[in-house]
Amino acid sequence: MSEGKSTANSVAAIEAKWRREWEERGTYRFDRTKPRSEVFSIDTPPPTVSGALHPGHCFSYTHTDIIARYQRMRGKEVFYPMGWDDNGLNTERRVQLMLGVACDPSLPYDPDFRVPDKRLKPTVAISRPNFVECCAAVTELLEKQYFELWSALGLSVDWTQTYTTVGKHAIHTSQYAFLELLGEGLTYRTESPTLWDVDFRTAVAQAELQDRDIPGAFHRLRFRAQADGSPIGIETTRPELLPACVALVAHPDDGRYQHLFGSKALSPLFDVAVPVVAHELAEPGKGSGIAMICTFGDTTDVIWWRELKLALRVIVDKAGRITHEMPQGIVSERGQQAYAQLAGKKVAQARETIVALLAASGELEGEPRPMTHPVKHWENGTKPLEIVTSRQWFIRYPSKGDMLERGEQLRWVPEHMRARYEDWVSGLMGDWNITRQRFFGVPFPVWYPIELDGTVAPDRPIVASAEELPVDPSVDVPKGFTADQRDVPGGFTADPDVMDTWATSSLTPQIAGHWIDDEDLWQRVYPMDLRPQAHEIIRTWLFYTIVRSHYSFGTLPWRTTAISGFVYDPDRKKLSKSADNSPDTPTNLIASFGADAVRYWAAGGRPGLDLAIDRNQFKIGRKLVVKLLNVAKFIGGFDAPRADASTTHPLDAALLQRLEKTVAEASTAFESYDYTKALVVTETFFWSFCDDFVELVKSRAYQQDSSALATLRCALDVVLALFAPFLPFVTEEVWSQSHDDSIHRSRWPDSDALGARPEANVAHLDAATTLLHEIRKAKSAAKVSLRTAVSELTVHASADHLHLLRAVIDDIREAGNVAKVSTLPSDNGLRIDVELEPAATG
RNA sequence: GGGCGCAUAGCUCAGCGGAAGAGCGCUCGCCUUACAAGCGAGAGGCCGCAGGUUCGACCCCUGCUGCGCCCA
Repeated sequence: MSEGKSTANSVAAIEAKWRREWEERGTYRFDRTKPRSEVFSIDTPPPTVSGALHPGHCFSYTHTDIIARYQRMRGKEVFYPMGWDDNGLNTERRVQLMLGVACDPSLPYDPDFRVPDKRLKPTVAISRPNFVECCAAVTELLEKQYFELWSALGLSVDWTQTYTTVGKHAIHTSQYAFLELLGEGLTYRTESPTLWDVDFRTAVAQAELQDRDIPGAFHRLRFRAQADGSPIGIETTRPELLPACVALVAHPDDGRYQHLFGSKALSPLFDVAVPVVAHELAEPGKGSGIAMICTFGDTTDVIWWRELKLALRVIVDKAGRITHEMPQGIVSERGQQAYAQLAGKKVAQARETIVALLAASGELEGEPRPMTHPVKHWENGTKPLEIVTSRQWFIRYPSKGDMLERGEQLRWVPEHMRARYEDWVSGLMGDWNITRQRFFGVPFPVWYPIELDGTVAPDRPIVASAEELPVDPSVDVPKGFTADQRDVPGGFTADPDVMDTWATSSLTPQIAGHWIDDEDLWQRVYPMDLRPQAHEIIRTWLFYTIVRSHYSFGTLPWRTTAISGFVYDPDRKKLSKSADNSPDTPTNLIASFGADAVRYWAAGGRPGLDLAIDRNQFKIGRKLVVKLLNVAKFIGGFDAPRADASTTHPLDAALLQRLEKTVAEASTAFESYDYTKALVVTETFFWSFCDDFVELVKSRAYQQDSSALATLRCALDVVLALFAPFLPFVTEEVWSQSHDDSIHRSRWPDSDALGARPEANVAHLDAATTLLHEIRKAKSAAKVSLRTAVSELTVHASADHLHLLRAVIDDIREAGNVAKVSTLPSDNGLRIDVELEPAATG
């Protein structure tokens, strides 16, 4: 019979059994009668339920679970909810792709529409509420997959606390928090230049930006001084924005342009007179040192426009096309003709056109010089961002000083991650734009009155009251109006936008802790103890959550944050959902090696450190699981020690003393979130326990020696407890063979459990182990079986050492199959001679 | 360009001002009454490079190189 195979099968059976049992017994159910002081609350990242699951998902969530399990065994009542982040664009895109539906908000709700069970072809346009139904159906499906994985992985989540970021409760909480900020003047709606994705036609926040190097070219354009017509060469990568030019700018100290400051220049092609201005942000070394300011080419243009109070000439619309409406100031005939050729074109085409026109008119100097340069993109988008002016809701940031102080107050694990936060806060510009021109998200609880002439009055919002929440302004009617007044003169219209995902995700403590509807729970869990998360979202999730808590409660949302690293594939590339470069799916890994083994691998990643996917580590984890089962089988094979049995033998006492030290080290490591070290010290103890101690006491165990049996039993229980946060399935299985309760609700071991023995001396264990190793070495060198008898073992050692040995020599004699032991006092250190019996046959 | 991190055995990683460690892999053995998917033993290192501090540096300091992440 292949024992290993059956062991592997039994591992799968064990895991299935305990998943069921834990669920039925409610092992991880939060006991909400416990006071705050006895609670350990965790603000878990709600995973984005889109894209394929990969091993990286197992990695960081296992870290959190290890901490949760440790705290639970320390006697804390652990508040460990899970959320699903299903809100926002990722879901919308997935739904469009999976179901072949597109949202057209101008369509009315169709009550007969059914969510398609396969992709529609061609794509069907549906109303916003119907589209939201589709999103909800798809996310529900995905959430089941995520739940299945987390459950298989053994996360000790209380699944009765699960929330979603687009569920009714999350919407209610988001809208309530929004109204609170609105009442305090901390959120406001204004028209301002906004980073804009022309493909998705939505605003984008600073935190979602990515610089990407893309090819471009410097074009040298010839402006003319209005006074004397002398040429002024400027370089630009965006010649198509020439009609949007509102000024030329140079550095105030740049000697070349002093005479021009305060005068005007005429633009090529369009003959528009623009002022020449000075500003520190102009770079004298770049190009000719003088640049054109357009509304708007980049964020620097926005700064210049604002600080220098320049004119506004917008020529790019929200679809990324040159507007048909010609900006003010173009009066010359050739200028108007040139503009007519650009109107309606996309930005890239307009660039080609204008370069040709400039070349023809002789106002392009030389050839464009190709180069690559960093250009801002939306992290989800493909085209460079444009800047358009539109009406958006913003949340005012607290002062940088306040935010930095919060960063100081938070405990960071590892410590150096604080720098990421400080860098981000220091570089913040403007306020937080929380508006997205999307559909599947939290709507603003706001309407606007429509004047009798049909224009919307954006400055007089009609705000829902807290009692009305949650509201969908596209369905619900504001107080004092009737449904038939929607979108008609004298009536009202809904705020068309939804909140940025982070405007909701930044409230996960409030959502999970039921801030708005369960004061009793809230008081027991908030502020939370731990925020575990990845470092890539320090600038978003962590930062925004701090801002929201700062405003609502004047406190940090949690005491500690533990930052997990990334998972790399074997080629050292970061695993990601989009790259799809995982060598195996988490489900396959769990099926191949067992959940405990996958967790073992994950536990090897310290906070903040990246970890490579390594099949070896899964194998080692599985080996550890099998070893635990086997040694438990051995120890469990003896009669349970009598109630009065205790550790009396010096070797046994030494073993427990070593174990006590291991417990202390593991506990200390856990307290500083170094679960990896806790695992390593436990593992080191366990393997030496199996390889040396068990072999040494085997003979006494077979003779029912009560000290040996009691010690084996005790050590096994303690080791199980130390391993329990890492290997919840196998430890529970073994524990259950001799206990009625769950190991995961048992107490973390301490010195008392081990029974302090002042007379215990680990030197007994060390001395015995050393001798055992010497005997094995001799047999290995002789290439004989370990069962081969030793005819004579001679030990030269100090009198003290020989005294130690005397207490344990019988165990050594048995374990090594030694016929005769001779001891000789010596002052020259330890020397051991092993004389083997000659082989019986040749 | 700025910030942060990493560099130790073939691989994955610990460690630490006082004689270089583990696991895997490799080599050689062993059916040993828990375990052959196991057990035992062994080989294998200019601790990235160059300076400095120190009685003593893998460890502390400075600079450099390479890699990664974050931000411009």
